[in-house]
Amino acid sequence: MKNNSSLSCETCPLKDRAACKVLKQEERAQLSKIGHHLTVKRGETVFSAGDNNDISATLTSGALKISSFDSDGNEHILSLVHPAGFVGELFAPSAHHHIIALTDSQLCIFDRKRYEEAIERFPALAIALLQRTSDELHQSRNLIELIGQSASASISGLLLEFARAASHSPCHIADYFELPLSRGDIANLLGVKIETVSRIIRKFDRDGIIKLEGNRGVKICDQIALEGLTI
Amino acid sequence: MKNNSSLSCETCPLKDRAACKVLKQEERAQLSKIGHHLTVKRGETVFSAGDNNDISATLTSGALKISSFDSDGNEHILSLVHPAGFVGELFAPSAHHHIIALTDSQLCIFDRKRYEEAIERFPALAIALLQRTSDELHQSRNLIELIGQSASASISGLLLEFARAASHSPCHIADYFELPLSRGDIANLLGVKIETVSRIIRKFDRDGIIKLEGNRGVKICDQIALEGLTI
DNA sequence: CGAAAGGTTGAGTTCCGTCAAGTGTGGTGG
DNA sequence: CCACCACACTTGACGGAACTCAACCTTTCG
Repeated sequence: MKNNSSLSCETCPLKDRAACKVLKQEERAQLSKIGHHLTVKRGETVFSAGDNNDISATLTSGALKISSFDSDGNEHILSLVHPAGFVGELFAPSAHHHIIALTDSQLCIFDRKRYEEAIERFPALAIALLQRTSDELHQSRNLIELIGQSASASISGLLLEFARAASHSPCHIADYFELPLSRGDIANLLGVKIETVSRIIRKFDRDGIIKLEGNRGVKICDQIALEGLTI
Repeated sequence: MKNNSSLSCETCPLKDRAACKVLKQEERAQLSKIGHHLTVKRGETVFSAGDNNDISATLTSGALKISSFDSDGNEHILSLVHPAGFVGELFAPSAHHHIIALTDSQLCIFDRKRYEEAIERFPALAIALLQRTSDELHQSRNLIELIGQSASASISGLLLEFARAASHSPCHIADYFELPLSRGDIANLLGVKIETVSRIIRKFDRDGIIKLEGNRGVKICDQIALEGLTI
């Protein structure tokens, strides 16, 4: 975990996608003063449940997971975070979840209290975050729908979602993509066991619905069949 | 479903709890002009997925559920809404979920577009909704944790949540409460079958962990045991 | 009162978790 | 460059949890 002291928003590749895009140059300059860059390696925890909850952040590159651990130490993945995504539990006294890097990642870190002040100072930022949070709420509810199904239905649904995300076009899904998650992470996301994930994905492969290429590569062979499994 | 034409915010019992509490009297008067009351009966749908999504609302009394229906017609309950709660998918082109009354309810209905305009006009409202939405996101993630467990664990967790909600004190749970949901709704919320809910609740009763009183009444007899089941 | 809706219970089956033993695969260091 | 290790993934056998189907009971309401 490495800290670089200052933000350079002008050259930030996300300046048109992250919540801060709505700020004027002068406002963004003010915001950048209270933040700094952070680099984390795959597997590292960015911040933890039980922490003082004094941090919020925007992901600039890589990928994160938001997790909780039950009393038995089992991980539950609650959400995935992609570049331009915002993490941090605003207006809450303490953090409830763990933020863990899925791949080497870069973030803009802000002091949470000061970020909340910025929200009050810049109404456009409040609206941008409201949109982003509404969207995450929607995603979270999609995940609930996914989980509340049989194991093969939720896995097929997840594969389709990954294929959709990997596609550049909004109307077609990618016919090939790399799984962004390990079998174990998929299991923790869907609330099933790792063996079940393995078995079902292999079965899809054997049935010719998908074609596994290496550990992470997936080729969609029969999209209709995959969609038909969503029950 | 009955429409009363105008809002009367001055006498509203929620004027200090709903999102609109942050507005000044004059601002609230403006907002009230674009809204009206709606009365719905238990079981009625307030609005549906696929609708134009031109409505948002604040619940003033009663209770709602936010549901989706999968391709087989099975209902999945995504969230419960209590008085002062806000419903409506802001910034989205179409509604994805169904809003259904769990009990006879009253709402303040707003044209969604005009509510979004109000958000832009009144920064405090944006922040209030951001807080509320963050909170809902948090609740939604709690539900994900609950679902990702064995049936008896999620049911015991839900019972404890109901007991907590029914209590007036923040540090103790109520030792008696009425279930706010039918067995079927509990099943749809937790992603299990109605028979499973019935069997498990009955088993808790037989084991002396709870005592069922009528169809909806629940007395918590052994809170420790109930908490211990959360695995 | 009778119908409809909500709830309970049992028997049989299927799915998925558990446990255990494997097979890659990528990285490190000799 | 290869040997080795750690880690991720796969596979099988087995058992138990939850689903399905079906019947029955209870409460509510017209």
